[in-house]
Amino acid sequence: MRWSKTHIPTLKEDPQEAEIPSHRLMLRAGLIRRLGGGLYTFLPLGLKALRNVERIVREEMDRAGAIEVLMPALQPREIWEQSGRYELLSNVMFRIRDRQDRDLVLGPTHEEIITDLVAREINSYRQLPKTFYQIQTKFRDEIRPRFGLMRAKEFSMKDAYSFNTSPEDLETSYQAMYQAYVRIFERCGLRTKAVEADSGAMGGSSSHEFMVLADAGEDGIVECDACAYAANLERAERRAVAPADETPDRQPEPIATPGHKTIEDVARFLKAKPTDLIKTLIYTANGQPIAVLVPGDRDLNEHKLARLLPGQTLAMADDAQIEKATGAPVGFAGPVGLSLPIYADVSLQGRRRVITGANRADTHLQGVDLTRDVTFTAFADLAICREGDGCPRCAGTLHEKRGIEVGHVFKLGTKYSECFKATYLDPNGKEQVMIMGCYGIGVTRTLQAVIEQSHDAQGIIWPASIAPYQIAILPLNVSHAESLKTAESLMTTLEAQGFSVILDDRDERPGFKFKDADLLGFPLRVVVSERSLAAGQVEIKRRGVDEKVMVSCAEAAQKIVELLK
RNA sequence: CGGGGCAUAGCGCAGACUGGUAGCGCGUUUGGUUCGGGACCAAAAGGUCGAGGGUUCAAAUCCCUCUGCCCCGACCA
Repeated sequence: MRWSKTHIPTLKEDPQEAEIPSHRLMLRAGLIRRLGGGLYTFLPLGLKALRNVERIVREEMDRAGAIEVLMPALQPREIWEQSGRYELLSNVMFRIRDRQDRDLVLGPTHEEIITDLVAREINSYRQLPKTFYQIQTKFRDEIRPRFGLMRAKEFSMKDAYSFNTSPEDLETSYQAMYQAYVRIFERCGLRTKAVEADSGAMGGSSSHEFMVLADAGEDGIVECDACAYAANLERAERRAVAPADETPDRQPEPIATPGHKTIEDVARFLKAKPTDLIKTLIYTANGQPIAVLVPGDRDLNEHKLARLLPGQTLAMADDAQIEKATGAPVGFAGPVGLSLPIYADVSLQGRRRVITGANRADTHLQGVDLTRDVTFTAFADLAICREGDGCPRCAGTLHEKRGIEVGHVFKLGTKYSECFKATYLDPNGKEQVMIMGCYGIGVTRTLQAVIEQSHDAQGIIWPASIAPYQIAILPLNVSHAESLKTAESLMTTLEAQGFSVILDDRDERPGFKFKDADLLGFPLRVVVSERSLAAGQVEIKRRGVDEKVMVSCAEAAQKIVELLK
């Protein structure tokens, strides 16, 4: 491809709309352009790179035995009501009405559609297991789209769904997908980390997220420095710590704390450490108030609370509910004398000298012995993990990192197959419900994650597997006939061997071409100049590596092929 | 949805406080000189100053309303 024949609108200056490196570079390199919030056009080179990611995903899905389908992005409302997710995902779904006044949604995902399809099409154990996948545009009315393709309202996703006959069978499919994901991200040149994840609104049990480690990542994760344990913060557990408090020598004693409501405030006022305080949070579970206790220096992990109280709808109590439940305004709740179910973080078990709210305005209680003064409903790991916590699996220490979630594999179970009656007859002629797994990869997000993880001050550094062009040939002086001829013949040779090549045929100064080539990040750069040609040679340089090599024109193609391996 | 910020040429920005001819850099076009790390000179094109309303002899500038975008938070396969 000739540079002048395609469209590569590079920008010299940083666009104002972009915040993180990958987003800036995608705009500067002329890969994408913004249409509206969370909506992007792929320009020619951006699309080429995207197609390369898709190709890798397809190849590995096929290799893993998954079969490709394509389902509608536009879906009838009814199918979502059947699973109950029309309500559940109402805040994410784009809704549309057609001329018949029929309600439709733009699909945020496709569990309902595939399960409905499979329920109609498959009815024998002989047809199972099967894993279907597609690469489709998904639509989600994100509360806050950001960082370009990282979180967009319209984005490309590969989603796969396995239909299995037993937990063991599911495990096999799950592992096949897991391994395919490892290969996919490796081929994309990404360093990823698989972490244990919360299955969230999807339902289901086991789940892993594939995280690209990056400071700009939206998800917090922890990993152990001694063993393989790694988890999303939503999920991450920690080793319980032994209590260190001495036996108290007094009864709980009210102390005036006028106007001091926050932990920091109270701690400063009483000259105590935040760890000496107990944070008492009032939630409602199915509308009924409950108290949740965590150490003063920690935050509650609502996901953990939700897992402790399965099936219950949880919400933070509002001011009125708190006053009603504790008899005190917000900021002075405490467990002593509180007649609510009380759940507490494990690290509070055995604490015998702490400060809590007194359930009275402007008052706290000192010298509280939790073992003596409070009756607990249950202790559980309820706090959000953080840097330095103990690993739940070994004696190691957890460290906090940021990650971009590029893939997610789930064991779904029978949630959807039951709704849609996806059943089959087993060898005994007995009807069974299929067990499902689902497996997603954010394709557009993966593309941007590659750039986030592989760039320098000059621009993108593409892995050869997804670079829009693997080789850039730069004739420095296009009016020098021999330069152009050499460049063109090299392009022809390389293209014939299946490589993607771009030839910078623009009448620009050398520095200008170098800057663009670096910004675009082509893995291999071949410079053809009058100077090198005088010695019968061309110059080859790898992006991201300083070294340049001179090779004879005759050997150039062969050398390039070697370097791209 | 709460908080903050921004909106002036294709892109990045100044001008606004103190109302009076709309500017700079990059990019684009033309001509010339240049030619191994985003060249130089000269000329030129390009703007209903986000939209609507108000104040005023006069509004990019002051006032009101709306819209869009960005950031933080809440939220979130």
